[in-house]
Amino acid sequence: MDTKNSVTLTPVQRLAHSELAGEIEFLTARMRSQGSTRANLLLAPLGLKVRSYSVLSLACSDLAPTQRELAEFLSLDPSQIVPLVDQLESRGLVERVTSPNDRRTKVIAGTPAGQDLYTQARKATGEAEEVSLKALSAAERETLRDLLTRIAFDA
Amino acid sequence: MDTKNSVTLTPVQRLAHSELAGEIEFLTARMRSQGSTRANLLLAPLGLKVRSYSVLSLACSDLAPTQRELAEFLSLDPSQIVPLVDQLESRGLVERVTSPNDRRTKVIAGTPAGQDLYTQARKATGEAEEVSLKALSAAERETLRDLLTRIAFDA
DNA sequence: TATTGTTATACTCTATAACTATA
DNA sequence: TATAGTTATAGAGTATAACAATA
Repeated sequence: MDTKNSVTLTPVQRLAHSELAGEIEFLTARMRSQGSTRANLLLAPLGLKVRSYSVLSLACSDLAPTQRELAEFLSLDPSQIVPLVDQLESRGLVERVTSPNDRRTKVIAGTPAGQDLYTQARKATGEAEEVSLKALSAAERETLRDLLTRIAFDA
Repeated sequence: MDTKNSVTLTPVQRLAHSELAGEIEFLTARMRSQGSTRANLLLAPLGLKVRSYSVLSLACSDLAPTQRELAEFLSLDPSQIVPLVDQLESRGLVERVTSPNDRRTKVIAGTPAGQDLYTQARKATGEAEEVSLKALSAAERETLRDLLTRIAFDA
C-alpha cells in the first residue's frame, strides 16, 4: 500500500485541500452530518432523535408554540409536525392544547414527564456539542454561535 | 389577528429566543437547510444538485479522487457514490479511470465538458454563498470559514 | 482474507396535494 | 375565502447486507 516515500494520508486529509473544502456550504454539510449523527446517538437511550428533541425543547419552553410555528421554526412542513407530536403525546411527554381564542390552533405544551425528559436530553445534546466544538476555545465558540445566529435569523 | 397592542412577530422571530435557538446543532441545521435549498435552486439550470456538484468539483480538481475517497470525504456510503458517478458519466462530464496500480479502484476524472460545466456551477454556488453570508463582513466570513474548517477536519 | 466497486432492499426523510374544521 | 391541522402518497435520501473482481 504505502511505500517508504509516500506519506500516509487519510482520504479526508488528502482531499481537505480541494476547492470544495473551502466552500461554506460543504463545511456546514459535513459539520451537520457529524453533529446530528452524534446527537442522535446520545439521544437514542432517551427514545429521542434530533427532530423529536427539538419539538420537545420548544414545547417545554415558556413560548407555547403552535404546530404551525414549530413547522416554520424547524424548517419543516406542517404535515411533518403531526407524527412528531403524535409520538411525543403518546408517550405522555407533550399535550395538544386547543387555543381558546382560535379552536383551529393547537399549542404544544410539555407535561411534567416531558420536562423531566427534556432536562436529561438537554444534557445529552450539550455533551454532543462539547465534542463537536472541542477544537475551539470558549471565546471561539461564542464567536461561532454569534455568526451562525446572524446567518440563521438575520437573513 | 393582531390587536393594536400586540407587536406583530413572525414565528421565527418569536421562537428565536428559545433555548433551542442557542444550540449550535440547531443553528447549523437551519443554516444548512436554507443553504442547500438555495444552492440546489441555482444549480438546477445546470442539471446538478449539491451532491452531484460536489462529486464534479472533486473530479475536476487535480486530486484524482477514487470512489472510495469521495464516499469518505462526502460522508456518504460507497454505494451512494455509484449512481452519482453514473449520472455524471452518462452526461459525459466525468470518466471512471481504472487505476494501473490496482485494477479494483477507479479514479473519477472530469472531462473537458465537465470542466466547463464545473466553472459555471462554481459561479452558482459562489452566488448562493454570497446570499447566505450577506449579513457578515468579509472579515467575519473568513473567521467563520476558519472555525468551520477546524470543526470539520481537526476533529 | 481483505478491499473496491456494485447491486438489492428496506427504511427514513421530504415534498405535494387534498381533506376537515374552524375562522 | 382563508387558515390550522391532518391524511395520503410519491419521491428523494440513507443505511445495510451481500456479491464479483481484484489484491
